[in-house]
Amino acid sequence: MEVMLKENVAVKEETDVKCVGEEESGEIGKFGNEMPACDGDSSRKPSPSRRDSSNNKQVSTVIRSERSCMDTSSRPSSSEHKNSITNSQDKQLESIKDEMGEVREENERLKAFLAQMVKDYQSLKMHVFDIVQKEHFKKPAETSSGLGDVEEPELVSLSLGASASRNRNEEEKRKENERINEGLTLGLHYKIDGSSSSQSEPPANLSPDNSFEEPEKEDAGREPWPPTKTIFESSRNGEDEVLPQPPVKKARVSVRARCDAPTMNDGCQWRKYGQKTAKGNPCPRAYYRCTVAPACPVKKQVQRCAEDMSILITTYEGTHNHPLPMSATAMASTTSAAASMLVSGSSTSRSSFGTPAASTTTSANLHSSGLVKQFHPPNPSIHCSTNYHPTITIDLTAPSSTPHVHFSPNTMPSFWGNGYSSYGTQSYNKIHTAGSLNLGRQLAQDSFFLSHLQKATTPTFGGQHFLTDTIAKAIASEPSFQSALAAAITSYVGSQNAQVAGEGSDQLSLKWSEQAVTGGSPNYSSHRQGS
DNA sequence: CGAGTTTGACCGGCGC
DNA sequence: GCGCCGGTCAAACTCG
Repeated sequence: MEVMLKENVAVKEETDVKCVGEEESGEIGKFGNEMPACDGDSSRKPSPSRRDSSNNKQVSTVIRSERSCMDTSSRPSSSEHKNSITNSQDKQLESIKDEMGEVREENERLKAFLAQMVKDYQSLKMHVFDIVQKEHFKKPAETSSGLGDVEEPELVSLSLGASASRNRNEEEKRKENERINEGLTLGLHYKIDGSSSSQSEPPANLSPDNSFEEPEKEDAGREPWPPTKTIFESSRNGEDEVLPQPPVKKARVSVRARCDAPTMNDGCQWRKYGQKTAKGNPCPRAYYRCTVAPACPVKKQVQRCAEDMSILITTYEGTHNHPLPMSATAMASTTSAAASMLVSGSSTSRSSFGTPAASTTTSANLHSSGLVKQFHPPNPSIHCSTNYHPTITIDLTAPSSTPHVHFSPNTMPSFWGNGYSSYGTQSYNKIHTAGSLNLGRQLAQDSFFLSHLQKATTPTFGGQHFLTDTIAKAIASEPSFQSALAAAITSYVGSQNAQVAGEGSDQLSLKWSEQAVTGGSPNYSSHRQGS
């Protein structure tokens, strides 16, 4: 990476030099039309196709000599001689004009190239800075806990959490950047080495598409659904002795949406394993497990909102360890990226060097054009208070397609600023969306979100303006969250459209209703065939 | 008959 | 230590 950065810097410097030359030639261009021709030595004239700075400097040299010729031509002489000179000057003037035009074009091309290079450089710079920061927090953890002695099976993870990124080698990062820049679907095939052994959550292996598996240390014949206690115990291997901090539980992503069906259609197959009436809400809470894969650790809780029974609150926990149906990728990406943000951003110091509360994964395939990538909090050093199940809530219930993003108390990503976590659940941002969103236009969406986020400055209390601005910047710097929002909003808009379409047709309405039922057998069958 | 759902029992964390 | 509560288990039940 350093080599790559140096190369990039070198290219940038070279480009800067070009820019200087271009500026010179640009200034020269101003004089071009006014400049009378002289004894144009074509062999000394700059070739527009040349791109090195020395040639650009040659341009200025030539032009200067031409300007001196202009002074010379102003000397008094005979009329014939003047006419002769005038004709010659006209020809040369046209020639120079043409050259100036070409130089201008070259100038524009180089400017564009420079802009692109600067953009790439900044992106790469941020990436390197992020990695350096992570290394900075990783090293003391390894030295203090002796994690290097722990042997763990080689794991490949799709995790969006910070842990996975630390262990990617530079080549993989470079390739990932290339894939990002090319707008290709991210594979997120991260390879976890032994240093990742302190992962709380099963870092998981990755299948060729988008899945990962439980660590091999798990017994093959273990129960398909190990108790949470087992998960957490295994997840804290070798850490509690070093850091007697409260265990950080899995990050959760809660999605609020208006839905008449028992559950939201997120594309996955779920099996209900329990139901409980929680305190404060007369509506029972249903517990589901993902049944797409036998050992998928993903669970979800479904509960109707006490205030508005039409609102369905679906809380996702864990990450899929299997390929997802296409219909499930959007929501999975949404929840994974959001959970990853929580994990990487709100985790305590201990998680900052090796133990994200939830190893999240993503299909990274938002309908073949998604860009869910590693989420790196700009400021991983900020501590959070004791967190149990940090939760991010994506509110899709607001009218006019205005999803809200909430963070549970003390779970706001650290880079959103200290001191705000005590405000409790609150709508920190308001994202206005267009009537129709298309995941195939991911980049357009991202910029769209950003522009609106940055405009969304409606303070409700002191400091909110700063907070909103910070959030906007944070989201702007995190394509994963942008894509997550895009996926969520797309799902939301899609459902809205489906409902609208259903209003006009009973048949369509029925289809929508069927689609909306995830836990139901009909839907299960269809998804099953799909997967 | 297999898969999913229901539901009471059970467990562990947390607050008092 | 006790009770509350969230979460999970597992036997019984339902359904196709």
